[in-house]
Amino acid sequence: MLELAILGFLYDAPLHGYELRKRITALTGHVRPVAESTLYPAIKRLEKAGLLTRETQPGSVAAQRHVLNLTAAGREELRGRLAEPGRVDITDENRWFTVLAFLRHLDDPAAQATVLARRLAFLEEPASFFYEGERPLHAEELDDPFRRGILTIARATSRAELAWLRSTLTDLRGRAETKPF
Amino acid sequence: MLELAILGFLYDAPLHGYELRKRITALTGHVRPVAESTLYPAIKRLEKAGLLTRETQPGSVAAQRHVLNLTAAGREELRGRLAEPGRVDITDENRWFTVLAFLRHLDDPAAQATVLARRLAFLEEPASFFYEGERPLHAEELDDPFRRGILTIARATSRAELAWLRSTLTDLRGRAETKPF
DNA sequence: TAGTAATACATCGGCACCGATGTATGCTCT
DNA sequence: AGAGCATACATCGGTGCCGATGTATTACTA
Repeated sequence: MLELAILGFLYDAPLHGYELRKRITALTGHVRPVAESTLYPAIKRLEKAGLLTRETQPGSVAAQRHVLNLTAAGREELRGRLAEPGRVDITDENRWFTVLAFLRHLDDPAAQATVLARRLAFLEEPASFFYEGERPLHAEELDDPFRRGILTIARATSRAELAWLRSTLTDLRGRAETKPF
Repeated sequence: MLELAILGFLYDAPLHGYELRKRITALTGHVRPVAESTLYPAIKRLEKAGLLTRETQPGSVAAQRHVLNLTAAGREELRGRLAEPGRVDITDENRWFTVLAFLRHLDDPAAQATVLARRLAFLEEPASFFYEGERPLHAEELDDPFRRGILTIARATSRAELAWLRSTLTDLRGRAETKPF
């Protein structure tokens, strides 16, 4: 999740840790803040795995900074993670949004469509948060106003996303036909 | 998160671990599956903290089962966690939904309203996933179709939830007036 | 009668993440 | 001249969670 965001931001341009942190905070921080003590170890992990390099620069503004650069392997890794996200990356909204935020880096429309199609398939499964036996319940069947709220909100999200997915998929497939390779 | 769900389900009735797992899977499993190796240690933690007791029963259906029972401290703990959720429980949709799923156990309408009001305040903050300097961008200003999708979906969710929150809040406040204590 | 599935619980190693805390530098305001 | 703040990186202990694996029992089914 965090690693995906790091790779995604560095794919565009080399950044130092602090700037990276600000961008990640802007992207997902209002929902789940990123602790510094999570970011720096994550950077080190990626460096150790050969996905990025760190270049020490004398502190132009403040203390010395390490400019982070994706390696070829790092770029490959990002494309791989975007093209074949794990199951939870598709189902968990937080993770899914992070995938979406960087999906443009996967510049093949067909590959992008494949990823969107997986999300579409997931949303089309009949699922709820509450069941009677096997049967998913819908909002009107619940007495509890708070649980009814969950279903009301989830349904609104689902509808909006399904509409967006379908229209974006036809767009992408149109583009894939025009420019097949 | 998981602990809240455990406390929440046991608040209604004593259950054994396996049944608990099925209920948690029904509630949040389609988004984030719960591993068994996460559930059982969590139960142990809560037992160690004196929030629940385990009673071994001979296996009526299969292997022996431990029936889990909330203690008075456990009930108190749940009410506390519901009445004063952490910041992330309010902002992260996954956690927030779990709070909502059990908020009825907090049977004072005024206390319930306080929690909903916190979520309302969070959603009313002007926030986005993408910024130009300080200014939050909205969907129409983005070229990237995927990022535009994020904002489109988030806006639909936000609208539905704001409407639900406002109407539920007036309901709750009406009930709080009628029955002040 | 053997195989498989469902029920039911447990442990182990590993890792991501967090809060607290520490160390510097350089800029701005008073 | 000194305080305070933003910049910038780092370590440490703790914990929640996961995947893999193991152990039993009961029920079904081929």
